[in-house]
Amino acid sequence: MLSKKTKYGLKALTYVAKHQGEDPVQIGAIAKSENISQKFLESIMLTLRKAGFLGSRKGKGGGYYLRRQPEDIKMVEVMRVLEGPVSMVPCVSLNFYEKCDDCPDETTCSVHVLMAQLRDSNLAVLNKNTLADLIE
Amino acid sequence: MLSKKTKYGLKALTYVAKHQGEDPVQIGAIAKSENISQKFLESIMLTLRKAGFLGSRKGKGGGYYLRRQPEDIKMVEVMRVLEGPVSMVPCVSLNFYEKCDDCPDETTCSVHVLMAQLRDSNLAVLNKNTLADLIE
DNA sequence: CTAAATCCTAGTAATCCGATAGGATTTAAA
DNA sequence: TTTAAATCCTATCGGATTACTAGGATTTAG
Repeated sequence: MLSKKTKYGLKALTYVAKHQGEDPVQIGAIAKSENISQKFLESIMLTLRKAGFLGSRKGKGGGYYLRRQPEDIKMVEVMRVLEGPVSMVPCVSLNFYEKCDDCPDETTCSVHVLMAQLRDSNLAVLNKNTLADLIE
Repeated sequence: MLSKKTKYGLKALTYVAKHQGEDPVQIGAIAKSENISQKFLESIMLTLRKAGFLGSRKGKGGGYYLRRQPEDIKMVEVMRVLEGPVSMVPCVSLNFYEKCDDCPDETTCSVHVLMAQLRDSNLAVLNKNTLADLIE
């Protein structure tokens, strides 16, 4: 399952991207438009800012804006920040590799091969899509 | 993340498939060989039997056996039984469709399109692979 | 100075996951 | 006919995670 956090984060990024060039957008406006709990969204925006996707201005008239062009923000990056590793098991993860405790030998593990295929097919989709693709 | 239930279930199916033609295999043997808690595995085997993948014989000398040929057991079926829907959001699910409560219009939802692509790429992999592919 | 906005930490209710408990039932074989 | 070995079944439970809330600290335009 996709977490609400990721879902809301993607919607928020889309919203901000659609208002590129204008004044920064406020959390309140996004929350209202996308039916998201404002407080929850606050913490998500913070995550996206710390990851470098968004910039912010504090105080009156402040808000969030994109720090990179939508075409340059790959979905694989966003998903890794919000949802975590692309792989369903750590033993096939490229960025978060970890050995399975119950598996004596990865090379003969039947699950391993299937999960590697799923990882690759997901990576293909997430590498191809950028924030620009979500806006349309 | 792949649940332990699914991981163990896949390993157990593989184990049973490898012993096709012989006497039925016992939960205890699988649990020992694959480092799985026997009691937990019990409930998983029950699920796999009720789903029609496995048959069982009770009593002394009993155990589990495959009810279908490994080539005929698609991974997409097994995953649906053990892990649930292939889609990450119910609004793009083919078999478990559900409307999102926060989303007024699916056709304009930015997340929707991306999730549909992920679903399709995962379906391709899971339709192509069968239990026979896991045995090798 | 004040209102409006982000920033930050902590906490919390609800849900899910992995595992366990404790038998009931069935069957082969001694 | 008894016994041991196996599946069947339901209930429960601790821990982790998730989705969300509380409450203020900080910053800034006007």
